[in-house]
Amino acid sequence: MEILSLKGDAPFEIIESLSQRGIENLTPPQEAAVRKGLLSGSNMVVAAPTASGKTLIAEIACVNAILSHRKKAIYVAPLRALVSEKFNEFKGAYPYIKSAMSIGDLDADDKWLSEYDMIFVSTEKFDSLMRHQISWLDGVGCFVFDEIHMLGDPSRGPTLEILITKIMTSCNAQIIALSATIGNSKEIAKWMGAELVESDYRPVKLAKGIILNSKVYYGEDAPEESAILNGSNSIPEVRLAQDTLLQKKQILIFYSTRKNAEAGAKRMAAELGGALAKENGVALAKLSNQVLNVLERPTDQCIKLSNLIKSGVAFHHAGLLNPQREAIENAFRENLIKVMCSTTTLAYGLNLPAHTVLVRDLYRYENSGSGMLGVNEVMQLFGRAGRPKYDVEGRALVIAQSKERMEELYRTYIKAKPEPIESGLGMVPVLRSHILSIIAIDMMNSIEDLEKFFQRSFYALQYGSMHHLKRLIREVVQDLEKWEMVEGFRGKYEATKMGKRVSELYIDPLSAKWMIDSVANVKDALDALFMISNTIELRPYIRVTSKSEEEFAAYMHSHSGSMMKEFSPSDYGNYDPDGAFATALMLQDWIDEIKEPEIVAKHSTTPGALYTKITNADWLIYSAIELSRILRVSPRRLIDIRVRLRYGVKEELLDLIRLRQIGRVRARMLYANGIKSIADIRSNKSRIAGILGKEVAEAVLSQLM
DNA sequence: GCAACAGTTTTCTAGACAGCATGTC
DNA sequence: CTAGAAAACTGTTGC
Repeated sequence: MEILSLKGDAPFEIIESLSQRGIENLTPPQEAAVRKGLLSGSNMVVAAPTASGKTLIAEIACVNAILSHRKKAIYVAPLRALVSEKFNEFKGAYPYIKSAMSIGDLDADDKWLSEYDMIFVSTEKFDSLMRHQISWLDGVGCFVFDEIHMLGDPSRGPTLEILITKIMTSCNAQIIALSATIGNSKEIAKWMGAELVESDYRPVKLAKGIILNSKVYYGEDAPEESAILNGSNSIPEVRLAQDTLLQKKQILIFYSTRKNAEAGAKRMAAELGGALAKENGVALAKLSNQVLNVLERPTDQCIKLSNLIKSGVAFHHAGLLNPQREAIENAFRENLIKVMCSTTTLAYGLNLPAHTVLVRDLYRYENSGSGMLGVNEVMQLFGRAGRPKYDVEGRALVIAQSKERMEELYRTYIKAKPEPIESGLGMVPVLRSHILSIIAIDMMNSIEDLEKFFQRSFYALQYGSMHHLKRLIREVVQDLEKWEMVEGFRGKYEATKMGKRVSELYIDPLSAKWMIDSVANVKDALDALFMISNTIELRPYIRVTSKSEEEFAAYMHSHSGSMMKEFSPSDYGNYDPDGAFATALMLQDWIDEIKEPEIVAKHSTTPGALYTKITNADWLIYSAIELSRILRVSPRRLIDIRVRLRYGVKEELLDLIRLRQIGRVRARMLYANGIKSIADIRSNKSRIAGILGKEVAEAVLSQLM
């Protein structure tokens, strides 16, 4: 279908923008969406593979709402990287539409969002905006929910489900839901009162197959020997990499753990790194150096990654630092890095395809349930195969150890149907936070209203019964009342001041309860760090070592009677105080100015994890400060810790750090030179330039007026 | 008696969202 | 119910 046939139905600007971008025809799913009423406001569920043009369907609906109906449009996605990618694309395509992005990191000021017509947000951020009772919700004409199969994610699905239910019960706008191929897209469409567009259209063909020894088996109905892997190596994954490199293509390999990914990368570099190094030596050396010097002093992991890059190989997982991640992602896009060994970080959102994808590990460690990856998960990984514009066909493979195993894998993954996704709403911890938020914004305020609300959830549709949910609702409301976060009067519930604030701070009510109970007992930095660590938000904790366990025992002993007096694990859910304490010890090293490589080694963690924890700790300590204000407990001590946490400095530098242009390094330099406070700077003005350099000294001194 | 080595058992395991108010080297 | 790499541990050999 040509885009010109949209003339008359769609705003002129859409057609103009599409042709400017060289898009002349609609893909089959796009055409189906238009036919089913995309432009006349119908709700729509689009279930189709990545890169089938789902985004354009959403784009058309949004621009239509904005330009034809003078309404706002909101795009919601589960990953910040994805939100920011779409935001930038949209800004480029429609520079005259006022668009804004609001994600945790880097925000357009929330208050000004009302001035924008196209708003890009993450799921949780939008949920948070709803908790702050945004005024402009009525003006929204179109909501887009990208990657809506996240509904089935046990940890983050419920938030998405509640958010959509909130939207459906309180707004009258078009809803567009974009999903990967799943087993029950019909059910989702029914839930949202939406038209269903289902398609397996892909712009680049995908060959799914299985490796057995040195051969690849594809096949329509049964595995047939179809190709021999060129190369000499006997290890299947290395052989496949050789074959891919001989075709001058790139390979992306998925492993189940970080350790496996790193070990895999090392093996690849050893087996076939020489040739790659020769080809792009200079550029690789430059990248290698860049990755090495991200920190003041490189950690073991930085050195490891840096060395591998010299061979054109990289590993990728969440333990990397952001600048490193970006650098190697770009290098892979530019075809500089040829072999990428990754955990599932690269599977979602980010557009980073490769000609060949190998899912090497088909299992995953889990405490409960099946250890094999599900069909949907493997298809998500497979979907990364084939680069539009560069490849006619992508290939996605798994490895079999035997002929029998191959047939089994063929049935499980190549021929299998995608699984249905299931609502994860039926659990107390997720309900706690959301029920409080619903009461706090006065959306619903009786048990009956809450039941009505949840009647509209996907859970209720899927399980057909509200029995279980009704019991949980009562249980949760009772808890919230006991914790003085809501107050009931004649069956009507209202949030208390504390409850309202807890909901806005976006922390779990149980975490809040723990901090409320313990904040008055905080005597020193470690108490504060332990308090904020012992929450769901700082999970997963870093590894507990025998040493941290010992220190925890000593801590408990010395603090019996104060901090821990009221602490009983059963009162605050099944938290893990050992892990929390280990995490607190790591944060303590950070605010004691221990250098990153040492912290990382001592607590057997990664640079990436350290910074994630510091960022999250900052949010929690801010929350603790806010809670203590409501409790009329002095937050002074916590405010000091917050500054130390942010800059990673000891208490003695707190005064100096208040100055702009002075961070942990310069403050320490001044201190070492005997300048210990702002007053010292005042009385030693002439010496400052000698310590900090002329320009910085000027900037610092100008602040003393 | 002890180092070097080979075989065996144990241990360990992915990712990433949120608040708020401005300016690190 | 399903894995596999690496560390820790154990036992054997050789001097």
